[in-house]
Amino acid sequence: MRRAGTVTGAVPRPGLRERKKQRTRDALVRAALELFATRGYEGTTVDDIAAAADVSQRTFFRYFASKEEVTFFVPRLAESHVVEAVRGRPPGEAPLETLRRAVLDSWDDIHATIEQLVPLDLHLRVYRVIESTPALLAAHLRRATELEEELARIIAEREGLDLDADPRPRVLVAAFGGVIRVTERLWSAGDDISVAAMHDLMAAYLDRLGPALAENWRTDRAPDRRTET
Amino acid sequence: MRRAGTVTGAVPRPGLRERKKQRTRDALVRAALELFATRGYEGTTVDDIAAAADVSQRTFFRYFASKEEVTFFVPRLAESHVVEAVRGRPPGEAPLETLRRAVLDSWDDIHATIEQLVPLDLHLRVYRVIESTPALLAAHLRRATELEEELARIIAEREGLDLDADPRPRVLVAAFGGVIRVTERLWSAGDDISVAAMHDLMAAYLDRLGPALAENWRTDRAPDRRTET
DNA sequence: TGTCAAGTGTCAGCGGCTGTCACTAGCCTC
DNA sequence: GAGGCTAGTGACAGCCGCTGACACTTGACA
Repeated sequence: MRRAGTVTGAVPRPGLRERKKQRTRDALVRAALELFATRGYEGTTVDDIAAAADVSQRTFFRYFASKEEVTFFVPRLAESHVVEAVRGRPPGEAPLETLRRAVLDSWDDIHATIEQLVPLDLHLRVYRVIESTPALLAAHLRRATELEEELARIIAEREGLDLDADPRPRVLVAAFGGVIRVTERLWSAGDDISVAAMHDLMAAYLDRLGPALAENWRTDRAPDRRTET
Repeated sequence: MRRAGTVTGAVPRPGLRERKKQRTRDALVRAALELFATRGYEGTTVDDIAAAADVSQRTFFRYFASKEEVTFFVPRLAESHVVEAVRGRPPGEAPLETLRRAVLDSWDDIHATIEQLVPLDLHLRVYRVIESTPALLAAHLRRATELEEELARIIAEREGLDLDADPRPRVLVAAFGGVIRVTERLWSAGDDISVAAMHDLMAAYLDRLGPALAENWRTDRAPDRRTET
């Protein structure tokens, strides 16, 4: 129990001001997500959100640059777990395996992070709103490619490669990201919203990545060499 | 059921009304793209575009649902060529090869389609604006995933598969799409904006798709079996 | 306790976008 | 070729996301 203005400690308890700010931000996030989930994104005005959080519209825009930004506050927190997980993988591991394990192993942490702010159920409902609202889906995809760029940098560094000279990091991450997005969409559209379901779906789809590139699907074997020019 | 003035041909010449409409739309597209390329997207108001095309703002919105839509008028035309090319590939071809050849072979048609409306140079400048404007980049990515969904449907149909039962069509297209996007970005950022340069870049990156998923990059061989769970 | 600045509310305004309504001008019929 | 129909348009009013300016309140700290 530290007092405001404390000097000691690695993570000193923030002052009243800081705590109040955090409470306001959380209130705005929760109010926004709740409204989005019930009335939809376009059916919710910023004034509505501000009113629900009991602040002025101007204050909303001091916390979030846009209505869009508040929507992705929780996902942004979740993403950082994946980035950290990739960074924490043992060196020498095959790149695709690094990404695969990082994502699959992060799910518990991500789950905990989400629940700290909003119920998982609300998160899912908002995710469905994102998928079905063109403006939000677009923003979601843009954020995803930014994350991919960061992951490509990390992979390139791990492998000691120049990102602009060797295509493989970006190519790998692009393919990987594509599969992740497909599974996210299927998961959110499905019935089983458990973390385990998401985990299994991703694992299954990632395992199909190799075979899907294979020469001929009908043989149902994966004959290795793909399009040799 | 021929209209006045039309006598022959499977594609009757449209009436004055229709031609006037097309002229107005083309004028709006050209005015918009020219302004975007010079002043930037956000630096251009819809009033500016309407004024440049000599119509009212209200009329602009009768032709395009949004400022964003006019930006993607040309790309949308180009995309249809790719879809047609995929449809036209010989049956029995390996799916990845189908996509690869369809995209690579479409470039001349795409080039012609673009030039019919605006100079290729202007198109490229607008593309750079798209890449560097968050709102437009987001819209671009959303449109790309919609296209991917359509391609996945076509691939599944070619292979006689149920899109929702077999992950491979979506997985393949997602991986493929990711690589295409990476190459587009590199091309637009580079110096050589020729069609040939784009073609070669895509071919090279697509050929790296297999190796990038391979076990270990350092051996520089592609040992086939990837992440077996 | 007084000073300072962070945080906030209020107000005014711009730009994207929409609904409405009256008017003009191609098109079609007689 | 005159007149009616309606697609296309301009003018206007208004909503909503977002921003700048300014004054007021309140936590932080000497």
